[in-house]
Parts: sequence; C-alpha cells; structure tokens
Amino acid sequence: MANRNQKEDTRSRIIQSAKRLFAEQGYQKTTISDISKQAGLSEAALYEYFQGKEDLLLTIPQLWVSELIEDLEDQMFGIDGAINKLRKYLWWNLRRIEKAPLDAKIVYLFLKTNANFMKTQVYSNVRRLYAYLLEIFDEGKRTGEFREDLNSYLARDIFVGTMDHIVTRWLLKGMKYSLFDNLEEIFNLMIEGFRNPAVLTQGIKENKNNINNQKFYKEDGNGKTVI
Amino acid sequence: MANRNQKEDTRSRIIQSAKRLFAEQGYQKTTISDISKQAGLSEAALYEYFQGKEDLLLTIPQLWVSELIEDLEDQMFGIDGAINKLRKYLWWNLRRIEKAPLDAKIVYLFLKTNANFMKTQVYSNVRRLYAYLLEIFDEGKRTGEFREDLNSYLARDIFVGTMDHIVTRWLLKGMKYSLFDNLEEIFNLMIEGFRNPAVLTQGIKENKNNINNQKFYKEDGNGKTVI
Amino acid sequence: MANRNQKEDTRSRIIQSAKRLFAEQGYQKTTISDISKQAGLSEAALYEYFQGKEDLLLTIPQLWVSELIEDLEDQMFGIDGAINKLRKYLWWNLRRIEKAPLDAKIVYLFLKTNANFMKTQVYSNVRRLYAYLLEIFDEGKRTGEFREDLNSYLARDIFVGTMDHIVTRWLLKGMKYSLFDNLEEIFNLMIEGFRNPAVLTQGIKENKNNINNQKFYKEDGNGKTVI
Amino acid sequence: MANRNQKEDTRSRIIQSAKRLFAEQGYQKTTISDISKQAGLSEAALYEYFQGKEDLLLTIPQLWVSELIEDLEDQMFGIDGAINKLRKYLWWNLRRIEKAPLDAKIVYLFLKTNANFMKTQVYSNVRRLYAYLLEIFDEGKRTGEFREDLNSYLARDIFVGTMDHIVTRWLLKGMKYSLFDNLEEIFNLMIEGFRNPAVLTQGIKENKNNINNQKFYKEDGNGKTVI
DNA sequence: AATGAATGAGACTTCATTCAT
DNA sequence: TATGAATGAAGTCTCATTCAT
Repeated sequence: MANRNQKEDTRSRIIQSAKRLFAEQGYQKTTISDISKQAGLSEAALYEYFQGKEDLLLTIPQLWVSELIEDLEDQMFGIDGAINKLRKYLWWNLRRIEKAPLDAKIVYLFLKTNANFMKTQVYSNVRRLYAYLLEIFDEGKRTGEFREDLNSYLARDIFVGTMDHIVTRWLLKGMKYSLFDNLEEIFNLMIEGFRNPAVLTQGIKENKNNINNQKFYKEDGNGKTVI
Repeated sequence: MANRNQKEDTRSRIIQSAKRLFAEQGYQKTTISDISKQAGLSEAALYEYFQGKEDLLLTIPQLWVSELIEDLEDQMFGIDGAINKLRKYLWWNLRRIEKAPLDAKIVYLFLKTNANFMKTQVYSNVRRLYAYLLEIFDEGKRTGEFREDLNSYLARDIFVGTMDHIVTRWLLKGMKYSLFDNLEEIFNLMIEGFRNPAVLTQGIKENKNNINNQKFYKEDGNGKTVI
Repeated sequence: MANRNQKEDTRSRIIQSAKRLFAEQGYQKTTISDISKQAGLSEAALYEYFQGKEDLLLTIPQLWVSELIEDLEDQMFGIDGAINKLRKYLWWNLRRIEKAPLDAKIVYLFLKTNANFMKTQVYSNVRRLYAYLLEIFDEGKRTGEFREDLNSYLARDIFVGTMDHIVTRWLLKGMKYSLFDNLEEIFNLMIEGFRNPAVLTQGIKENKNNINNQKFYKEDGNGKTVI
Repeated sequence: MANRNQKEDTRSRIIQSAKRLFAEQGYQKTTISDISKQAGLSEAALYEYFQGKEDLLLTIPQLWVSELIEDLEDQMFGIDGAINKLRKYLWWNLRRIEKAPLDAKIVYLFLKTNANFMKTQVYSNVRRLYAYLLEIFDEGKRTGEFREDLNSYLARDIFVGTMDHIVTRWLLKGMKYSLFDNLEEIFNLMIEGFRNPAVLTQGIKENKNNINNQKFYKEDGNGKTVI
C-alpha cells in the first residue's frame, strides 16, 4: 500500500511539474529533462510512468476533466429553470477554469489542436460536458422559457463558441483580468435570442441603464479585443 | 528582374509546400526536410528565404489575411443595413475559408495557439478584420436596427466566438461537410439578441416553421458535435 | 543448513539460467533481467549472489573447469605410453566438451576474449590443463616415443591450437555434427611430426587406405570449412 | 570530387579512431562518444557514416581483409613448391598481422565471437584466405612433397589452428614479443607430419642441434603458455 | 544562390547497478 | 533475503539550424 501510494505520488509529481512547465513555456519548449528535474527524478524514471512527452500532454488533463464531469451534476442539482441552469453552467465552468488555469491552458491551447486529441478520453469527456447543454436547451423549450422552435444544437454552438472564445482570449492574454468581467451582460445578450418571445422578459432590461459598460472597458482594454 | 522573379517563385514554392504539409500533418510533425524536398531545393537553401520553421509558420498566412483585409471593404461596398452587413460578413468569411482551407487550418489550429502569434503582422490583421464588426454593430445601433443599449464589444465576442467555433469544428472534423449547413438558422439565432425589440422583426419568423431542422441533423451528425 | 541449501540452490539456478542464456544469445544480448526472470527472482536479488554480469560470466565455468582438472588425473590413471596418453587427452577433452556444450561455448567464445579472463581462477585452471600436455611430451621424449629434439612447448602449441580450432568451429557451426568426425585421422597426422623417426611407426599407415576421406567430406560440408 | 574525398577522409578517420579504441579498451567499453570525439566530429555525424557501434565493428576490418586477399596472390607469385608456399603463407600472414595489430585484434578477439560475424563480408574473405591453403596441400600431394594420403582439409585444420593459436596468444599477451619467435621450428614440426616419407627430408634436421630452444623460453615465458 | 556536411540538442530506450525498506 | 523503485550512462535517432564552399 505504501508502494501504491508512493507510485501515485511520484506520478502525481510528474504531472504537476509537466503541467506547470507546459503552461509556462508551452509544450514544445518544455523538455523531458526539464520535467523530470522539476519532479525530482531521473528522465529514465519518468519513462516508467509515461510513454513520452505526448502521452504526458494527453494524460495531464484527464483527471481534471473527469472531475468536471463529476462535479457538473452535483452543481446543477436543485437548480430550477433552464435559464438558471444555463447561467449556473457558465459561471461554474469559468470558475473551474479560473481555479485550474494550468489545466485549462493545456486543454484549450495545446490539446485541442493536437492531432491525437480526438482519440483521447479527455475528448469524449469534453463532449459529455457540452452535451449536457443540449438537455438544458431541450428543457427550456419544454418549459416555455425558450422559444419552441429553438434549435438546441445551434444554441449550444453559440453558447459554447462564445464561452470558449472568452476563455481562450483570457488565457492568451495571460489571465490578467477576471473571467467574470462583463459576464452578466454577455450572458444576457446571448440568452436573449433563445428566449420565448411570448413571455415577457426582463432579462436585458436589467442592463438597460448599465452605465458601467464604459467603465469596464476604460479600466481594462482587454475586453475590447479578440484574438 | 528574372532573378527577382525566380526568387519570388522559389519563395512561393516553399510556402505552398509548407502550407500543404503543415495542414496535412500538423506543424510539429512536418520537418524542414519534408518541406524543402517538396519544394525541390535543399534544406540549407530554404534558410535563405525564411528564418526557420516558426518564421515559416508565422509568414504563411500573411498573404492570405492581407488579401482578406483588402477584400473585406470591397465586398461590403454597397451593402445597406447593419444586419445585411453582418450577414454578408459571415457568409463572406466562411466562403473565403472554404476556398483556402489550408490557410484557414494553419491560422485556426496552429497559429492562434502559438506564443509568438501575437507579435505577428497576421495577428494585427486579424484584429482589424474583427474590428470591422464593431463598426457594423455601432452602425446598427445608430440606425436602430440593433438595440440602443447593445454592447458592441460583447456582440462581437458572441459573433466571433460562434463563427470561430463553427470553423474550428469544421477543420477538426476534416472539412467533410459544408460550412454553410444551418448557417442561416444560426445567424438568425445569434442576431435575435442584438435586434431592437421596438422594431417588428421577421428574422426568426422565417425559420419558425422550419421543419427541416431535424432533417439536417439526422443527415449529418457533424452538426451536433462540439469540440 | 536448510538456508545454506536454499542459498546454494538459488545460486545454482542463477548459474544455470545464465549459462543457457549466454550460450543461446551471447553475452552481450543477454540481460540481467532475462537471467533473473529465468531464475525466478528479482534483478536486485541476483546481486546478492553475484557481483554483476561479468562476475557471472567469469564464475560460470569455474565449476566445470575445476571438474575437468580433477577428472583429468583420474582418466589418465593407468594409461601407458605418451602417445596413448595424448590420444586419451584429446578424446577425453572433446567428450567433456560434447557433454557440456554450454560451458564450452562460454569458455571458448565469450570468456577467452574477455579482458579480465586472465585474472580468473578459470584461466589458471585452463593453464594447468594444458600444462599437463607438457608432461606427456616430456615423457614421450624420455621413452623414445617422440623425437628427442622435440620442443614440448611447440608440440603443445600445435596440439592445443588444433584442438581449440576443432572445438571453436564446432561451436560456431552450431554443434550440428560430431566432434569425433575425422578425429582419428587428424590425431595421427598431428602426431606424425612428433614421433621418433628412428622407431618404426604404423600410425599413419592405418589410414593409408582410408578411402572414406572423401565420403566424410561429401556428406558434411562442415568439416571443410574454417572460421 | 573534393566532397568525395572529404567524405572518404571522414569515414576513414572514424574507422581509425574506432579501431584504436576497440583494440585498446575492448568493444564494450568503447562508447560512440569516445569514438566521435577521437575522430573529431559529433556523434550525430558518425551516424551519417555508420549504422551504429556494431556496424562499425563489423565494417572496420573489411578493408584490411580485402587487402589481404589481394596481396596473397601477389606474394605467392613465383614461389615454387608447396612447402615453400606454405612457409611463405605463414610468414606473410604473421607479418601482415604484426603490421596491423589493431585490425588483427579486432578480427581475432572481437569479431570472431560476434554472432553476426558470419553474415559478414569479412567472414567470407577469411574463408577464401584459408581456402587457399587447400590448394597448396593439394599441390604438395601432386608433386610428391606431401604424402599422397594426406587429407588436405585436416592438414589445413592443423595449420590454421596452430597459426590462429599463435596469433591469439600474442594478442592476448599484449603483443610484447615477436610473432616470429620459434616460428621456424614450429613450422618444421607441423610440416613434418605432412611430408612424403618416401622423400628424404632435411626439414627437421636443420633444427636438430638447435640448442637455442631453451634460451628462447628462458628469455620469454610467454612462449611457454597457452591461453 | 545553393548545398553537402556537420552539429547541438533533445527525445526515447535499454540496462547494469544501487538502495531503502 | 528479497524487491520495487530509481538512476546514470550509453545507444539510437531525428531535426532545426549553421557554415564553408
């Protein structure tokens, strides 16, 4: 058991080191030597735990994404209404990303463009994560919160696209500002198109007199730019 | 002058070869040797034209994005109305991507995640491309097509995020289907939130009885998935 | 005592495994991992019994050569005449080799060319084995069987050289034929030069009409080749 | 042409370095790094010229043995009589070995025990070298110099075995004495058994009063020992 | 302009050996 | 005694890059 623990510990140390280095210097610039040094063991030992550099890259976010999957249901539990759920989903997702920026960086910047990513467990987990959104949209249509002719797939595309865009920009900009800047507003803007027009909404109204818009942008130019 | 032409020709051959290989095998798996062989010259000679592999990557889409910039104004010329312009922008952009998938793949998959991309000419050109959208949103607000409290930056984020999402998925899925599948519908869905509620719109109505929704998705599973 | 036996048993198992593997795959290609696996213990445990791989190689034939030394006197006991003794020596030696081909292979192919072989106990035992020949030659000179001006050292060189040559070829050829093919004839041929010309010999006569010579060689190409 | 020369030169430098190091420290203890350093180039460059360490080992004596083959006919040209030829062969062979001790060491100590040696060009060349002896023995039988019932194959075995024995011992003893010590005597001793007894020979007579025998051995203990 | 040759660096692999438990 | 874990060293290979010609 001690053995098991120790092995797990070493493995974990390697993952932590690799995560940090990949996130800091990028995948390519990070060497196996760097990682093993950082983890406090020899290169040869590292190869006892991982097949190689790419295996390491592909394995790193495994745990994180699995946790996300598990957490998702838990977090959603007890929330009523599709819009509330959608809102929760966004806030929850960004919070998790803010709390694990290294994992996020690896998933969003290095993993997604890797040719082998799609064969990964991570990939299918990410799909499950996004698939959850479809249920929300379907529910919203049933309950009348969303327009009955809403195409859930396309709504999800908009939602995911926007969310990913926000995250990716944040990562590329060095995570210097809060992911939650303007989040309320952009959420409402996105949602607006999904709402059932038959129902009187106040959604966008809340922001109607939002004289803070400009303030935000004056304080932080980041919000204005896209990659 | 013959020299000059010759040089340009060689340079162009290198770019074409690199483009094809990067797009086919990815940036990392493509070697300088591959590229120079394909271009019909020695590896050393390639270094007369480019600083190195990364320089090549960063330079390749230069021309393409410059062309986009030039073409944009031209294509927009004479189009009346913000929504019409936005629509034109989307259709135009996707068409260009469909016509130059290699360039697109390099920009969307390999370039954007490169640490040095932001120092690139391409980057600033892409920004200009996206900045154009702000003008459209501002115009829409002025003319009353869009709600007066619309935050142009956030609208642009949604628009760009969704567009990029569509493109990225298409690239990752091997460009096997048409980029224009469901485009009409997703455009209308996105736009809906931007519209001025005071104005009677017909936008979404067009799709109201769109019983084809399901057909599309049954035929092609691609539309349902996200990366 | 049980412990002692156990230890001896394990040691012996290691030796047997190493012997087989060295002989089969050669010294270099055989790994400590192979040997310990074959012997049914861990690599680390092997180091409790032997200093390392080279020590193993150097130790393996220890027992065998010691046995040879012991057996030699025993086998020679009661044999009369230098030529008879020489003959006995040759037949005895080849029989021992035929019965322990793994040991022989290790001694002849891997050990003799090892830089540290000469510091070995095995080496000094082999010398004693060969030294015995000098006594035979000296005896033959005294008794008049061999020419009085015979240089025992050189006679021994011829004898040992030829014998080793026969053995080495046999080993390299995969031990597919009998070591005793043509042995009679080659022994007589060798001896002929040592004989006292004053004494009427019949040695070579015996083979005079040996019309089987060619038969042997036609049947088995091995005899014809040298390494 | 300059290129060709340069490449040949580099290749040759690698071979020289490897030869020296293998001969000095043995095959196993010599590293690729040692060799490339000695040859004044990088490890990577070495791999441009040779597949690896074993390829190097197997290639090194190629040239030497080819030269031997070529030289053999040349040296034998004009020599009359089988015994004279045999004598020439022995003296010639040992001279060549004395002049190229590094090559000899590699062939005799490292190559012959290598599992892949037999697939080598060197191997077949060595066989040709030894095959030449058969012709000499056959000639001797025809001319009556050798006994008519002499089995050429076995005579060759004795000759080659003895010769190899002399060489191997010399190499293992550090090449400290002359290969030609006692050569005359051992040659005559070996030959004696081959001679046609019908012919009056003087061969062994020459050494009859050779009271120097003991002197040689007293001066140098090496001559007395065998491996 | 072009290139053959070389190179340094790093990935990956294997292995004999050591050591804490 | 025994072993899992680790390691240093070397072999092997690939590649981006440099340089003399």
